[in-house]
Amino acid sequence: MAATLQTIADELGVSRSTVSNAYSRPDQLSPELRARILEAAERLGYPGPNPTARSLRRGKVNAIGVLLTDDLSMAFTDPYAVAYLRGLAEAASARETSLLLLNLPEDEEAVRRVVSNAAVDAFCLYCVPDWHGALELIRARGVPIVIGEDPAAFGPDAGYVGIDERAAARRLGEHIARLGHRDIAVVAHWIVHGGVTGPVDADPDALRYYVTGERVRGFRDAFAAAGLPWERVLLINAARNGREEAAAAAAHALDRLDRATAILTTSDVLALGVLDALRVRGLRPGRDVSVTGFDDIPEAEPAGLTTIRQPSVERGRLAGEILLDPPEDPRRRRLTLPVSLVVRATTGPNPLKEKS
Amino acid sequence: MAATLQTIADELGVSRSTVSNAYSRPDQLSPELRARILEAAERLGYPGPNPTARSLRRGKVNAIGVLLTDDLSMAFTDPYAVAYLRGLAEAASARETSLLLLNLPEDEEAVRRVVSNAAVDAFCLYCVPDWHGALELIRARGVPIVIGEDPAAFGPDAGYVGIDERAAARRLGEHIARLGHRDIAVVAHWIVHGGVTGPVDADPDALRYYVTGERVRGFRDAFAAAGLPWERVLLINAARNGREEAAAAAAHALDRLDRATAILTTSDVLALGVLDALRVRGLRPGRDVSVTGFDDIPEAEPAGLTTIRQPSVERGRLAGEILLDPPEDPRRRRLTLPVSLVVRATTGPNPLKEKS
DNA sequence: CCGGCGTACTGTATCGATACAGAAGGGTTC
DNA sequence: GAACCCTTCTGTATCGATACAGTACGCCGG
Repeated sequence: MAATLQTIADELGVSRSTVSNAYSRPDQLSPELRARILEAAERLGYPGPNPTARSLRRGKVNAIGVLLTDDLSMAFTDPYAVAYLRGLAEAASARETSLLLLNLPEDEEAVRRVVSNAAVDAFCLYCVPDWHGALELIRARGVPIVIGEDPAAFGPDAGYVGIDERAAARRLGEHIARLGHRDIAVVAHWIVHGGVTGPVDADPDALRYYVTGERVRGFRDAFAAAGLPWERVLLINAARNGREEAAAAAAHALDRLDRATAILTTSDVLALGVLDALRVRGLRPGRDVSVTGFDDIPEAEPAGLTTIRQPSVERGRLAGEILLDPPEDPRRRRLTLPVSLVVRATTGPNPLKEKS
Repeated sequence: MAATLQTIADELGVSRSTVSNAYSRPDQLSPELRARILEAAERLGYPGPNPTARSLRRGKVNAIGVLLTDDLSMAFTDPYAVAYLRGLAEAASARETSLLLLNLPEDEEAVRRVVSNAAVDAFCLYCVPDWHGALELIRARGVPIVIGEDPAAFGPDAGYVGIDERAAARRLGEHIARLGHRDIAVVAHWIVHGGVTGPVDADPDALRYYVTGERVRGFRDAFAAAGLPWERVLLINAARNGREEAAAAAAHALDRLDRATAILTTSDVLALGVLDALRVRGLRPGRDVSVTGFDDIPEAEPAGLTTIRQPSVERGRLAGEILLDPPEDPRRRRLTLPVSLVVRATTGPNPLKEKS
């Protein structure tokens, strides 16, 4: 049988509490006794207090749950998500807390088991579709939570670290409108859940995925202000937030007579895919076709991508801090961070301007 | 106070065991009673059995610990590592097991606390420097472990899923030697721990980081067989496994009169960085300078990179399976997977061949 | 009418630790 | 020398569940 605290206590004829103190509160016993205890532990192969038992008693497990969907694709493939995760991990690590990655299965019942079995002190949600059933389960558990998306989704108890998605997207739209573009396509991820890559006819006010919805609505706001009817905009769904999907989506805007002169996307990854599609066709970004991204991932700069810079690492870091050191002031648990428009080479004036 | 099993039991006047069974063994009680119990739980806001208590009693936490160093850079930045992690997550997820990411601090004592406090059933090690103090702690805990690197590091108790690093690297070296190259540089990560980016004078037999060591020795094997003295090879350390570092490292081989005609690297990420360095200087990969990678990450193909293809996702998946469903046969807990040489456009004959 | 069996539930021991109140003993203070 | 304190250790209750043996009871065949 494996050694426990009691094993060591019996070996030395001291009490179990004392052995526990040797590990957890060294100031509660004499250095000599502590040394003897640690020596005996070493000798008997006792690996230190059982983490699970300790967690049960202390009521704390030093872990934050992070929900991931599908094959982790969103979470690790998109540099934005990686940056967010890094920030979260930094904040957690500084408090000796780990991240428990919960890969959500398809099966509803399995999701229930996974979420309610997860030994965590708190949950952090990012890149999770807001219609996912796991959210209700988390609410039922009553543990602290910070979300990165729809601030209304969880009610006021949840922390929130986000940006004004809609206003940010609007700035991109305004930039494009100001450059005189009128034939515009929008490539977005998860316009329709489980959909395929291709043009869709969707009402921006009815999109289910919050982030995409807000960004698309932001584009529309800008176009409306510029007198551009939304009906002229070609909306294309990308089945995954991936470069290949975006390139495939862009084809629908590029391979037609009334080719779009501007393609807006809802993420830099998608924008890079659109740039791939341009390259294949010998089209020059910023000259023949303007392209915008969103996030300002590291790859955006070398690609000359016009985009919105958002503090990705910071979002993760703040989420972690709010969970682990909740500020007294509730207002400081709901943060909207600033963003900035970064204009680079992939956007330029509408080449067809003289015609219109 | 929060509701527990007992709360529900008291409410309905049944025993605690029965309530427990309602959640964990539905076949042990009548459907009617179970329905009443779940209804009462709902009503009293009981979120289901406490995961920590359950884990303690069951002796199982449904989590695999994954050690990460530094700022997660290795783990998420390198597509190889992401692929590995994805495989691991797949295997874990299929068994309703989660991954606990342990971000190891610098401080020795903090590492001890983090590792021994981690509630996990097993550990999976990848991309962890084999000199790290955490390894000894894990061994002390006595939980199952699978390693992805030095098969000898943990003794025969540890599972192992790896490749023959040395033989694989040798194939790259042979390929380069066969193309007639004689002015060769090797860009490798962690040749020296905590070192800076730049040429180093290191004995291949004395490298501490297993993976780098084996790959460099594999290169040497090939060159030795081709009659190329190892002293002619310029060995350059990259402080991190990153594109920028590799570009900086490559500068040491490119910005000199006796420019290298071939640069071998220990990972595709490094190789892509070397290609960046070529591009800046107007050098043509495969013509002016040959470049090889290692791993065959998705980006390798579009870049035309000659490399070794290894089954990254598979490595992670098998590691997870060995941990969660250990095969009876010990031989099936130590796997060496096959690799293949993928020749693409970044390697070609030595352009200086006529001179020699 | 009785033994045997299956179903539905109960009761107690246990998982491995920590919290906290308290006791023993030595040293100070007045 | 009594009162008090501090250090060092002990003992018990507790964290919230699950395992397993046991009980009660209805039903069946003989």
